[in-house]
Amino acid sequence: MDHSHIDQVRRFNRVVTARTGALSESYLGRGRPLGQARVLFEVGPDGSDIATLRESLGLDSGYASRLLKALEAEGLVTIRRDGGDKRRRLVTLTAKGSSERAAYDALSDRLAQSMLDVLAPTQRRRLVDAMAEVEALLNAGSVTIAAEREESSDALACIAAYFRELDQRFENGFDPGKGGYAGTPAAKNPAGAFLIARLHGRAIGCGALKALGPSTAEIKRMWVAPGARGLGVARRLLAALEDEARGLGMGRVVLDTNRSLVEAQTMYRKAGYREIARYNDNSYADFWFEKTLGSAA
Amino acid sequence: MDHSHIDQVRRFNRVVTARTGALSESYLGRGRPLGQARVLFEVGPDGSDIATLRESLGLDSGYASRLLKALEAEGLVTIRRDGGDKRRRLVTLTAKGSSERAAYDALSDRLAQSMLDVLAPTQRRRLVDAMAEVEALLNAGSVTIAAEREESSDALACIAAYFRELDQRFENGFDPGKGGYAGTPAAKNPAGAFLIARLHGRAIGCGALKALGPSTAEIKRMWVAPGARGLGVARRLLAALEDEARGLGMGRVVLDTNRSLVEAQTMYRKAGYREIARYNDNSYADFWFEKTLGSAA
DNA sequence: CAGGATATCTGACTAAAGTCAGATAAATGG
DNA sequence: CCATTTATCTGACTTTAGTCAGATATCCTG
Repeated sequence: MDHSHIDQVRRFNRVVTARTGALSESYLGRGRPLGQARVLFEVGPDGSDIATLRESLGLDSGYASRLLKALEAEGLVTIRRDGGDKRRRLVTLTAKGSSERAAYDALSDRLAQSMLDVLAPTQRRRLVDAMAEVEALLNAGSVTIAAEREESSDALACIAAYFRELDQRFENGFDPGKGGYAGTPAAKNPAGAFLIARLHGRAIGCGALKALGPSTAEIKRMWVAPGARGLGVARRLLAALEDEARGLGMGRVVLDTNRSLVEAQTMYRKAGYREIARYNDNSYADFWFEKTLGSAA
Repeated sequence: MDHSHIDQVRRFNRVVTARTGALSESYLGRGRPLGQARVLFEVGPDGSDIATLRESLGLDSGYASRLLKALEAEGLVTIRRDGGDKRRRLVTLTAKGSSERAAYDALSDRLAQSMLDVLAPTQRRRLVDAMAEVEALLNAGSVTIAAEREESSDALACIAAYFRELDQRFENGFDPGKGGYAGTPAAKNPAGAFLIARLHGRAIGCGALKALGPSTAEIKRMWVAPGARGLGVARRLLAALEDEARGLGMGRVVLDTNRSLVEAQTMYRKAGYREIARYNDNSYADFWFEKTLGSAA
C-alpha cells in the first residue's frame, strides 16, 4: 500500500487524539476520576442495568461494583433490584446525578464547540462534512457480514425494507407476489444462503444466494440501508455471496436487476459481471448478469 | 450554532477515539507501561534532551526522571551530559532502543494500515482525503497570530517567500526594489505593525500594517504559506491587522493588489473592502481597495 | 428439587501514573 | 563573586485502574 496514505492516517491520528484527549482532561476538572465519570455518563438519562454498563465500558465485575458504590455514596445514582430477575441490579440517576451528567454532557458539547468556534462558516461546514466522511468510512471497517437464518427478525426487516425501496424506485411499483418474482425461500432450498451485514449489531444490509442448478446459483435480495451506502458494503456482500457459492461448489452465479437500479448495474460490472440473455421470467427484471467463479478469490 | 454540527463532531470524536484508543492498547502489548513507551518513542531517532521530552509529553520532572531511568536500566537509552550546558542531559537511543522504537513505529503503521485495509481503493482515497481535511481544519484552530519584529528571521523568511511567490505569479515577475514598491520598513515607521501567523510554532503567514497618514493605514505583505491555505488564516490575519489599525486610532485601511492574485481580491471583497481609485504609484498594483473601520469589530 | 449457570459483591492484591518537597549542581545576571 | 534561576534527581507519598479468587443469592434446566 502507498505509504503516503499510512503517513496521512498517522498524522490524522496524532492531531485528533491530541484534540480529543482534551475531553478526558476536562472531565477530570469536575474532581472525579475518569472511571467514575464514564460510568455516570454511560448510565444515561433512563438508567441502565449493571451488566449492560460492564459490557459497554468493558469493566471487570469487581471494578464496576466499586465504581458504582462510589457514585452511590456521592448520592449520584441509586441502585435497586431488577423487578424480574432479582440477581440483576438497575442503576438510575438521582436528581443530583442527572445534573452532574448534564455537566459532563455540556463539557463534551463545549469541546465540540471549540473545534468549530475558530472557523469561519465555510470552513465549519467543510470540517463537519469531512468528519462525517471519516466517521462513515471508519465505521465501514466495523461492518461484519455473516450467514443468518432468513426467517430471523432482522432478515425479515431487511427484506421488507428492500421491497419497500423497490416499490418506490421501480417505475410501476413493486409487488413481491407478482411477476414471477417470488423465489423458493432458502429454507426449502438447502443449497442457498442468506447473509446479513451488520454495523455495531445493527442490520444494515443483506443478500441471498439460491441454487438454480448443480453449478449455478442466483444472487437475490441484495440491499444496503440508505445510511450505509457508499462504504463498499454492497461490494463486500457480493464478494461474500460469491464465496458462499464457491463453497457450495458452484462455478457460476447469475442475477437479474431492474433498469432503475443504475448504481447496482455499475457495481455488478465493476465486480466482473457481464450481461447475458434473459434466464428467467421475472417481469421486473430488465438486465441479466453472470460471473464465472474462479476456484479462489 | 447549529446543534447538528456539534452532534456530528461528538459522534466523530466517539468513533475516532474508539479507533485510536486501540493504539495505546497495542503499545502495551510490548510488555512496557505506556508512559515508558511514549518516552521511548518521543526520544526519536536523533535523540533529545530531557527538557524537550518533558515539555512535549507534559511530564513532571520526577516522573520523567524515573521513566528515563527505567529505560536506561533496560538498556534502551543512554543519558549523558550536554556538552554546552552541563545541567542539561541528552537522551539517545541505543541500538536495542532503536529497534524497540522501530517496533512501536511498526505498530502505529499497522494500526493506520488496519483502518485502510478493509476499504476498497476508492473508499481508501476518500478516507485519506477526508482525514487530511479534518487534520488541516483542526490545525486551523491552533493557528496563532501575534505582532513580531519585522527583522526577526521568521518575518524575513515569510517576506522572502512572499516575494518569491509574487515573482512566480506576476506576469512579468516581481522585483521588490522596482516599481515604487519598496515601502518604509515598519521599524522606521512607529505607527505600523508586523503580524506573524504560527502553527505549532512554525511561521505560516504574515501581514504588515503601515501608516499612510494620521487616520489611514495600508495593509501590505499579506501572505499565507501554500500548505496552510483554505483554512481561513488570511481572513484572520486581515481581521487582526484591522484590529491593530483600530488600536492605533486609524479609521480607514487601504491596500493594493495585482490582477493575478484573484483569491486575494475575492477575500478582500468578502471582508468588506471596496475598490477605489489608484492611491499610490506601485507599478505592480492593478486594484486598490479601502475599508472604513467601525469602532468595534 | 438438585446442580449448574449467572449477576453481583467483597476482600486482598498489584502496577501504573502522577505529585510534592527538598537536594544538588551548574548557569546567569548584576 | 554572590544571589537567583534552571535542569535534573531522589525519596516519600497518593490515587487510579485494574485483576483475581472466592462468597452469595438467584435463576434455569432437566
